[in-house]
Amino acid sequence: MVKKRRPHDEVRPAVVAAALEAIAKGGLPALSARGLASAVDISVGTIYNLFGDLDGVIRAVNLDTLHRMYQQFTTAVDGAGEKPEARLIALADAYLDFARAAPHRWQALFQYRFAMLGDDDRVGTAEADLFALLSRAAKGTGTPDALRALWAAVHGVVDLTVSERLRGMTRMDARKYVHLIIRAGVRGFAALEGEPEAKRAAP
Amino acid sequence: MVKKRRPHDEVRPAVVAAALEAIAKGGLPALSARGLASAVDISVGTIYNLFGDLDGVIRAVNLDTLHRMYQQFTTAVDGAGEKPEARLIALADAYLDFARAAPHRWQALFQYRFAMLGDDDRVGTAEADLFALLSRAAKGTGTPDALRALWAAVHGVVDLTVSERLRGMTRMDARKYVHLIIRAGVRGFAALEGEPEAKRAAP
DNA sequence: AATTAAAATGAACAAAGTTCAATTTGACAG
DNA sequence: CTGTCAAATTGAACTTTGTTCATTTTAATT
Repeated sequence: MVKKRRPHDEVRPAVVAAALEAIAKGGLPALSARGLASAVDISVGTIYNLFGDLDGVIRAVNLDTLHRMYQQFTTAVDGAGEKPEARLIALADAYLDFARAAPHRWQALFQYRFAMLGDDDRVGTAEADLFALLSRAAKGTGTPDALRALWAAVHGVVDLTVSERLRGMTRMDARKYVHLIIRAGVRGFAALEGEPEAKRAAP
Repeated sequence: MVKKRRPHDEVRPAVVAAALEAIAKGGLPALSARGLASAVDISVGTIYNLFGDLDGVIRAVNLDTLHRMYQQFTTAVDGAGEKPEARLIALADAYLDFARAAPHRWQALFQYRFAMLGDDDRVGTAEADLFALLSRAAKGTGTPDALRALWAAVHGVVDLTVSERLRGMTRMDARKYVHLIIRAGVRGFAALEGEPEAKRAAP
């Protein structure tokens, strides 16, 4: 049997969609060139013509993931009023919701970082866009440093939640923790304005 | 050429050590049954007799990692005086230092979680021990929930640091952020005692 | 109808996880 | 010292996967 010729711009999204489905089902280990090929009904070779290698497919998937996150985050912030704390909480909730709804897809963003260092910079740009969205949502609350720290903190809760790495702790209500961190962060950062460096312990 | 018979208790640590070296050099992808076998000068089959499969090797490595973390954290806390905030900062610094000193080894703890669900519970026990250490260090500062949230926050900074996922942000001084989070957390959690639930934004 | 560049193909190679029948070892009995 | 045998070791073989690339097929143009 022989395949019709299809323009690349038509096949690429299909491959990415199939890759998304595979990842959603079994994470990155479930992604295989042959599996993709048969899912989209093309040959292995075509995968490589389109993406270079499997990392190229992962890059495309991650780019799509970042775009979708940007969309969802935007609507979340837009519906959160004007109070910075409420906007930050809406954003953090959206982050948590996204990760929980598609844990494998979310984790794919962080695994195999080396695979992300592509020749083009679209992934880096997408990440920068997300942080710009965060800055906009915060509306000048706290320094950029404080904002980064706060977001990293939220990310930590999401990460530990998604990876279910919480044995030994009681069941964790991630949303409660995220809110706690943001509320405490907003208050704590304010309380720290101008305070000198606190004493540090020796490593 | 034929190998002498060596008791399992002598070979196992050697395999784990070789696995650690491989992971330190190239992360989990650098771990291979054949590579281990030739490094320790045994056959592939023996690897499987000893560990069941490669995941068994990873489990053993991670268990060792958790034990070493426990040691380093203990000495860090012991030398940090009695003030809870100083102890928490010492602990967080130790966490950050460990992850930065052995990023691949640290990341191996969090990748392939499914591989951790072994029949025995030693990994879970080791994780619980670490959290118990954290609770002891905090000396009753804040609720257990606040403590978990605080630690997850620290973890987030460490994770983003090690995975170098900070393009679009200016260079990040992880230690500064960790200190910021702990100081803000300690103050912010205190300021939140008894406050009612804040309003939440719609997703 | 002939030409031809782009696209698709899938056989083939290399590397890696895993299995297991056959072999080797070393302690012990006679 | 020699024969026995369970435990340990081995490595060939099988499977799966990433990757390459010479060959074939397609469809637009002449």
